[in-house]
Amino acid sequence: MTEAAQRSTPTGRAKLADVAALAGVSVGTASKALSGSGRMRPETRQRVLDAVETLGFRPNQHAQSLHAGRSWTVGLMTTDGIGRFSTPVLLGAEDALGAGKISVLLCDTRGDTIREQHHLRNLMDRRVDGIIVTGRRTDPRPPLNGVEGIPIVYALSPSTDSSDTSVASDDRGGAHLAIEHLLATGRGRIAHVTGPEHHAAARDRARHAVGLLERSEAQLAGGRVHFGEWSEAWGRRAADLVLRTAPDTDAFFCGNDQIARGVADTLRERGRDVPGEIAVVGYDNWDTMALASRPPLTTIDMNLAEIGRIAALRLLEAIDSEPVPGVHTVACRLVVREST
Amino acid sequence: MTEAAQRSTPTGRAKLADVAALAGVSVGTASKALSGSGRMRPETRQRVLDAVETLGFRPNQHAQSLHAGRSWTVGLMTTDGIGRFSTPVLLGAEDALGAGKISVLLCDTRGDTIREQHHLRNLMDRRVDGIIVTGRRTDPRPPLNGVEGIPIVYALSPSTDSSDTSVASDDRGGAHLAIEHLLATGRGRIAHVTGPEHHAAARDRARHAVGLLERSEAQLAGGRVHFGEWSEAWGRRAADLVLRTAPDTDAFFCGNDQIARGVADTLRERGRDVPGEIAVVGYDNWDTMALASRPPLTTIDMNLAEIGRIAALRLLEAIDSEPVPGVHTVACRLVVREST
DNA sequence: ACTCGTTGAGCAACCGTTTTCCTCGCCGAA
DNA sequence: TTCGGCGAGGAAAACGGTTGCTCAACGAGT
Repeated sequence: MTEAAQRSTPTGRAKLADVAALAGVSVGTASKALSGSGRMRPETRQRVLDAVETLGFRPNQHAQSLHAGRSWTVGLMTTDGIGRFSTPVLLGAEDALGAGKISVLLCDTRGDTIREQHHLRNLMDRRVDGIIVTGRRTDPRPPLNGVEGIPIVYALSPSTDSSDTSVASDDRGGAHLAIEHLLATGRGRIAHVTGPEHHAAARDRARHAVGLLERSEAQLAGGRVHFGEWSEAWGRRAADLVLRTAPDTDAFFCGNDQIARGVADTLRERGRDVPGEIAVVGYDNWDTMALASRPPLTTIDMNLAEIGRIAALRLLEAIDSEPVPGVHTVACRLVVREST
Repeated sequence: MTEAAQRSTPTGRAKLADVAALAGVSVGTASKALSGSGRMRPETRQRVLDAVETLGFRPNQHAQSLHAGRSWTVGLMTTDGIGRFSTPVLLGAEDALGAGKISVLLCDTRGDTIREQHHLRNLMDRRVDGIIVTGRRTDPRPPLNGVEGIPIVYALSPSTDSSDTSVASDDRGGAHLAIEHLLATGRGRIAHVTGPEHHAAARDRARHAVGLLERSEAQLAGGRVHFGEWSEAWGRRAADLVLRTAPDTDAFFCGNDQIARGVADTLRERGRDVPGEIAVVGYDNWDTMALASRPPLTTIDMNLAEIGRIAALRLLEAIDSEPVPGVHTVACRLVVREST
């Protein structure tokens, strides 16, 4: 028995024919026994299952894929490197997909269109079931072109085409959380230091934060938003600037944790007490920044892994039923630490 | 012609039979024309190529894989998350493999053995050509078990089994670069502040650094290695400690950039001039730390992407010829900035 | 003129599963 | 006893390429 099966499988792996032979049935019957379809005597099914067990049979995915015309694989395209932002998204997606026995094919385009096209061809050749596209920036990006019949979900960077499916972070909600938190803790003169104005993330959060302040008792310290870079150095410079132009500022809402840390460092060096005198709120909840800062930063967490998970779920929907077009936003979370 | 081809491909994708029909040859001949094997009249081959062009034919990978018994895919298992260390390795590997039309299947085990086994089964079912295993720590890890007939290369965390193929960072070389650089710039009393002693990376670098100092004119400031955590907070505490116990210290060699930054911060706060009075060298060349530090840190770069690339190349060797067992080390690189 | 070697191209088997018919035997009912 | 129906299981055709083998035709050599 065993040696017969052994003999017939020179590759070392048992095939369905070996299982069928051992169970004394035909290949077709063995297949039905495994898939649960087709009617058969329970003991026959059991014989097949026993044979599967004995031989350690595992179906050949290539054969299944060839037959089904799909691969139980999705492509994950990251448009510029795999950075701090795309990694959690990617893991969230991998997690959600892995549960459904779907695997993830990794493609990094490094922001290069040639590379992107190359990977796209590759993914289509492999008949992937779907594609998730993710970027580092939250700015909308042009849709992938040349893809037909394969569902696509954009994560983090939504597609400019609103008939595509996108999952993005709720930037306005994030700004809302931060400002409301500062107001609720009694701050009234709030400065906003953030990244470059040509980044959608900086613009949207700023606009919403300013809007909220206008509708409240509080005011925007310095009278304007301080756009700059996403760096600690800018945070340090901006903090000095604000302290000079609006000395009575009692809170900083920063566009990311690096800026916030720069701000906190400067306040510390100038002898201003955080949070006693001035509160600081960051954005991103990037551990290495937020926790290492003195004091540790209250910050906004974008729930990036959740974005990845949702993107994966949307993709699964699109794969086996209908895509839900539009931009789905994922709420942020306020993480309170000692800086407020 | 065209509408005939169209008609015969309800899926929208042309198959080889369509190409053959359009070129007026048999399927077998068309296949040979594409693969370059088989002898035929040049004009026949050209007719086939023209048909391919016209129809936009792309071969079905599943069919090819089924026939060949391989998938032109490798599994990339990361053992704990995809962090700061595994990401560059992963990208390096993806880059090297992508060139050879091999794709990367991403598997994240989150350090969980159940998950690891699950992914392993999956990879074997998909008949991957090989597997790259990478971790966050440089400590050796137990080999993957239950894998047969599939080449494996361990990257960053070598396998404990020396008959496996591993690619790791040259920790000793890294320590060497740092110490030699400090000695060359005239430092004579060097403190070493690093991570937990139970981490191989901390131990190995420390041992080698101490060895070098013993063979030189210089001495280890404080008389011992300061093991602790990989954090800024520890760097700050350790710097204070060293300044107290060995006030004449003129250099710090730190186990990573976070520690180095903590050290630099404390020195700054204590009014000690870096690098005038005291030099600081970090490890990892982690941009966000090394560049944001005041002053920017001289540090050791492990060339992680190169490790990924080499691992991929070793894997390719193992796939289509013979594996080269043992641990291959990748040299580090000294990045000089303003802290020395 | 006849045979042999060469070359271009087709035929068909195969890779491993799934799925759609079919067949066959057995049962109960007339 | 015979017929209809039904349930279990088998045969074979896909899925889309690859490749070894066969075969016809043609030119060259005797």
